[in-house]
Amino acid sequence: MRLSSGFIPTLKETPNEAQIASHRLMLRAGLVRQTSAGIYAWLPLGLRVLRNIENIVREEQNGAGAQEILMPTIQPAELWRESGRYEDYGKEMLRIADRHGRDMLYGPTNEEMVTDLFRQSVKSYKELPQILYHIQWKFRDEVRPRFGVMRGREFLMKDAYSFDLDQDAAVISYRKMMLAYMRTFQRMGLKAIPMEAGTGPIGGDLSHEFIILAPTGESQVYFDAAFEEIDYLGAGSFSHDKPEDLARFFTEMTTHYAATDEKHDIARWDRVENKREGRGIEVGHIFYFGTKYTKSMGATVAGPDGKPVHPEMGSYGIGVSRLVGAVIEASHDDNGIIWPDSIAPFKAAILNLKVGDATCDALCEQLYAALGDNALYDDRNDRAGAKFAEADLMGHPWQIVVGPRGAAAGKVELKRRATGERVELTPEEALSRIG
RNA sequence: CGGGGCGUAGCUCAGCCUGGUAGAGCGCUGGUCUCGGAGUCCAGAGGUCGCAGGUUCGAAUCCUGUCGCCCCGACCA
Repeated sequence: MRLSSGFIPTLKETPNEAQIASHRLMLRAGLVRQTSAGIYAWLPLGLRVLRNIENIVREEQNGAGAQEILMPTIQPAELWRESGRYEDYGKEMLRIADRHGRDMLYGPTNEEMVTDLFRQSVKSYKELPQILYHIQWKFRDEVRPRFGVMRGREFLMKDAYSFDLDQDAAVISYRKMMLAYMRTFQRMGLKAIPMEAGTGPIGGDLSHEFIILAPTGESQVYFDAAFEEIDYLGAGSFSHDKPEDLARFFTEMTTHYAATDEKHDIARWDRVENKREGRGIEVGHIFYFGTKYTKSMGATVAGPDGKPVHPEMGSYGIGVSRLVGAVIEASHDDNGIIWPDSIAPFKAAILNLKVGDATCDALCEQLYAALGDNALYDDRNDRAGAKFAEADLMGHPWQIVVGPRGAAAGKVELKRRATGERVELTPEEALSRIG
């Protein structure tokens, strides 16, 4: 993308509604604009990040054996009356009526709908297990939306639902999802820690929330440093397909101490050898809740003995749009965002410090042609300082600085946003480092 | 849902108390000298002061209502 023609409206000053770093930076760098309280429009730069996160989530869900579907945002109230949650969910649920006066709602979550889909079509234990997920917009009419996309009313969530024949099988699904989550967050450059959690209105008795560490997080967290050592991605890590790996993984996740301040246990904490404390943001939550919905909604499959069985369910959420904010909270400095390579909107910015200078222009065009859609080319006729400042603000992992000084000698400067480190290289060397 | 605050130019804000012809900085447009960390100077465009009603000769300013947004607390991916 050429910055001169892109729709990336940046702001020099902080809009007064933005109090926390990620919200400020998302507005300033032109990622989103608010359209009403807790509801945002995603602009090109923000949407690219959202899509990148979505894709990592999708790859890891698929890798764990989950299948992607897409359920609607608008649901009939009827399903929720069946489960009994139509009344229970309260004012957070946005209720609407269609032209015939039928009660509808904008889905805050999809247990009922997925259970309905399941019961219509799955008739035998032989078809189990199933894990279905979708990545879809949700609406929860929060009393007080805040923190930009971290706590919006409309938000993009990945929610997965598992169906198993019995509890042992359900536990395996639960562990698979937990592993997928740890891999997902690691791929985004985040340190995530699973913590035992209350189950809230969703119900059930096995539940973990995933907290990522960020200095400006909402809650204080305490955890064993052992979590920092675990690699979920490399060779010798865990496999979704081996029950013994899943068991070993689950043991790792649940034996080391980790708690938010609400559940903090001083006595247990005292026995932790390598203590770590910090602030955290919840970015995911998984639940096992057994037959809560399959019973209330009458979903059964024929078991091995031919008798009907209510499948055991779990649900697994990741706040996709929240992650955009959460990553920024975890990774920024005074100058702006510092994107992890895996989700950056562009791998690199090409800064042409002297537009109109034949050598600079030619060098930049050459780099831009090589990088294509991976690069944001700052071809505006603007001062160098403005370009540096905006590139830092937008947080591209790499900046290729092309100025008249180096260009004459066939050199460009490659800057790493995260470290500030710069080196002078030939364009070819710079391109190969960016990879 | 309780408590507090704010709506004036695209953004950040002043003016309001004490009513009298709408302001600044940034951004934007044209020009100028500049040209490696948000440059200089000159000229310019841009606002029915959130909306509605009231008081008044006269309302951004005072009064009433209403809508929107933000912050603190309780609740949440």
